[in-house]
Amino acid sequence: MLQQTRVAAVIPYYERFLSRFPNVAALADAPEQDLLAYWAGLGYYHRARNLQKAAQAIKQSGSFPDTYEAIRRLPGAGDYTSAAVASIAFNRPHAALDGNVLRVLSRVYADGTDIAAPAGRAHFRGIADQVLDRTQPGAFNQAMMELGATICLPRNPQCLLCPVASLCAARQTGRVHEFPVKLGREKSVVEERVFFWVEREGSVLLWQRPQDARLMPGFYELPERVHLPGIQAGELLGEFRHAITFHNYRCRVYEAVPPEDTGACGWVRMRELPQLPVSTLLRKAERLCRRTRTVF
DNA sequence: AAGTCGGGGCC
DNA sequence: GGCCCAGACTT
Repeated sequence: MLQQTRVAAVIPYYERFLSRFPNVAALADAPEQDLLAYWAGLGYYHRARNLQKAAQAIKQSGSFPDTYEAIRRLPGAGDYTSAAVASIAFNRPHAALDGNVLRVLSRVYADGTDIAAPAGRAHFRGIADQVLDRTQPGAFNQAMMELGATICLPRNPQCLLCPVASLCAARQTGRVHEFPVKLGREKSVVEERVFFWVEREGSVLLWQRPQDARLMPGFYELPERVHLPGIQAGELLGEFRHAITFHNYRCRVYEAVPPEDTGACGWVRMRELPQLPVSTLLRKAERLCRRTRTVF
């Protein structure tokens, strides 16, 4: 859950997820619909599927892997996660390199290597492995990440509070703002999208992404014109913005009467939406429609 | 090496 | 409106 997601955002999801899937076997045997419903809103849904695959592999093998290499073979466990679990849970000497640590290292050493490039990350991994406290790697890794998350902030680093300011090369030379160097950002793309809110007797017309879809498989979505050919737009219910990765969507939602041909869409009872995997975009539209419509 | 995947919070 | 987050995987 913590992959590319802030701790504060994860905590409520983590609590609910663990109360529903309290152990490896429970997660391994969970219905896909449940898994996605409990992850819905967190984003990066391949993480949920990989986590379940990992649980199934662990259940199959009979024990939790306790080395970096064995953890690294689990689906969804890359360099960072494998090092974090191996060091924190099993005291294995592997440096965990996340966005926080990259920032701390680049500042402490005033190192202008591009942290966005794979080669740059390999460069910093070499440094991290050298400075790692091999007697308490878990504590060291967490200290590095915590320093980056609380003191060595991206935009307003709290250098006056920093316990290692005296050995920070960037601080000593007054160049903290120059680090880290991060190149090659994509520009965001603005796109207009029109959705239709078709409601009848407590149900709403939705389509479901195929289970084998690459993007958000199994999720319910609000239909656009392509899903309901010949649909007549009624009143504009409202609009909102929805940004996903580098797409910036301007979304408008129109009310519409049920068409004769509902195409690939189906009626979904609105009361059941909370238990279904539903995209955040649909949740935003739902809130919009609850506000602007007179529901009875 | 580059492209892609969500969503939210902060400035 | 842009940036970044306790990254990983595919192409």
